[in-house]
Amino acid sequence: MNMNVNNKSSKKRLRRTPDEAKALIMDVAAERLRRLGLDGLNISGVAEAAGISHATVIHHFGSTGAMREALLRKMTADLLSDVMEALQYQQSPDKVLERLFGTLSRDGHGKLLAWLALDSQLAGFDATTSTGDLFKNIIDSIASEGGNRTDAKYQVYLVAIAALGLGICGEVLAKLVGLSEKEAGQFPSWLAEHLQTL
Amino acid sequence: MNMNVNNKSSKKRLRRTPDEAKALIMDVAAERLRRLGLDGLNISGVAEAAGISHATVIHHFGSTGAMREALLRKMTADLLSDVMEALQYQQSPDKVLERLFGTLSRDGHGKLLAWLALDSQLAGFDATTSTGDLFKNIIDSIASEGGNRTDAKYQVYLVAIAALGLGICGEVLAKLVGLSEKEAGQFPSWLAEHLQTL
DNA sequence: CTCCTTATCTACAACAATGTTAATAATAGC
DNA sequence: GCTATTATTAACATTGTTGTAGATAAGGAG
Repeated sequence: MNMNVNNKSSKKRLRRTPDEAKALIMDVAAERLRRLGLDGLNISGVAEAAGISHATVIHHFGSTGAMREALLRKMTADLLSDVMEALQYQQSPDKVLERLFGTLSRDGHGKLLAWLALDSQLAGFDATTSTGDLFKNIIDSIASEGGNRTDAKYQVYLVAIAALGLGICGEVLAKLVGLSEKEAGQFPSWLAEHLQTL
Repeated sequence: MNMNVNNKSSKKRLRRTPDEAKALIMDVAAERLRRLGLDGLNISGVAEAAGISHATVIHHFGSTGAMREALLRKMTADLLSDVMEALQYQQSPDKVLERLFGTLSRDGHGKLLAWLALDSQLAGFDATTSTGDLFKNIIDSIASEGGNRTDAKYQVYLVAIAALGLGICGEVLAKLVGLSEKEAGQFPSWLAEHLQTL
């Protein structure tokens, strides 16, 4: 017993490739961000949860701030590619919204973006270019279907801020408003239908 | 010169009443929350910004956590009373929304609520009773005007999560979407009109 | 097998933040 | 004016976290 198991009685030191180590650390960090919020993203906690020493984390990322920024880049890239994929397959609007809202609440991307907005140290982070292009494409697409452009902007703006708010406080607010879990699940469809009839 | 001025060369020790001291600390803390985000709410920083020693802050509130919770209670109470006042005067829906959104973005209540949602230490904070009653009243009011009740819930839910998202990331997202400052200012009216025509 | 690179670890140093203690001084009540 | 209360402070102790330095070992290259 106790062979090849990652516990403290094991004396074998397990050596990963740099990519494997970074991936492990990113996974643990993302999970902690979801579960513990912003406080979970410290070197010591992440290292302990990953079963490695905090010095190893610093070895791979350089500093706490660098580790956080790496996570930030990875998660924003994931979020953007997810949304773009949904759009590319020309799914119906309610499916796209459902996917966007799901990603932002379930996978913790909403918390991530809130963290980005609330952490003054990250104020200079630049996610504007690719995101801005994405927004521009969507707005063009909506406006080309016959609406006026300002309305299209308002619609995208509404979806964006709603998705963010839902990602952060969705569950709590659903309870406060008195929505059942099933009703809350159908909210994206309701919103999509509502926006289409504009 | 240098008489009765609060600088370091002054030797006079200025003694406030407990209420004055607490109010000063709350004001400084709220300002730091707006400007610096969650990181601004530490004892040392607040004390220094208020021009007092950190031991004084602990004397009045007991601990860092207690100071934060006091600020939380004060700001949620302010927010609720503000919304209820707006509702009570039977202002038009767009005025109510404008006020709600304004309070959440300008006064930093959006950041506060995000902090509440993201800080695992505050998970047990109970703002549910009065808030729940407020939501229930609004939903009853909307539903009594002829709509079905589920739609009323969805509308309130949408406004709540949108207000939150706007409070946190409103400015940044407005830029990304390409809304001018003026257009962004008219968003509450647009949403109110949009909801009314449902 | 031997050597070299480097991922990993332990131990330590530096720092920041919190909270405690004892002293000081401002103000109210007598 | 005198005294009691307590708001305020400086100094210290403690804790947690970050980052560094040197030692160790895992795995690849020759």
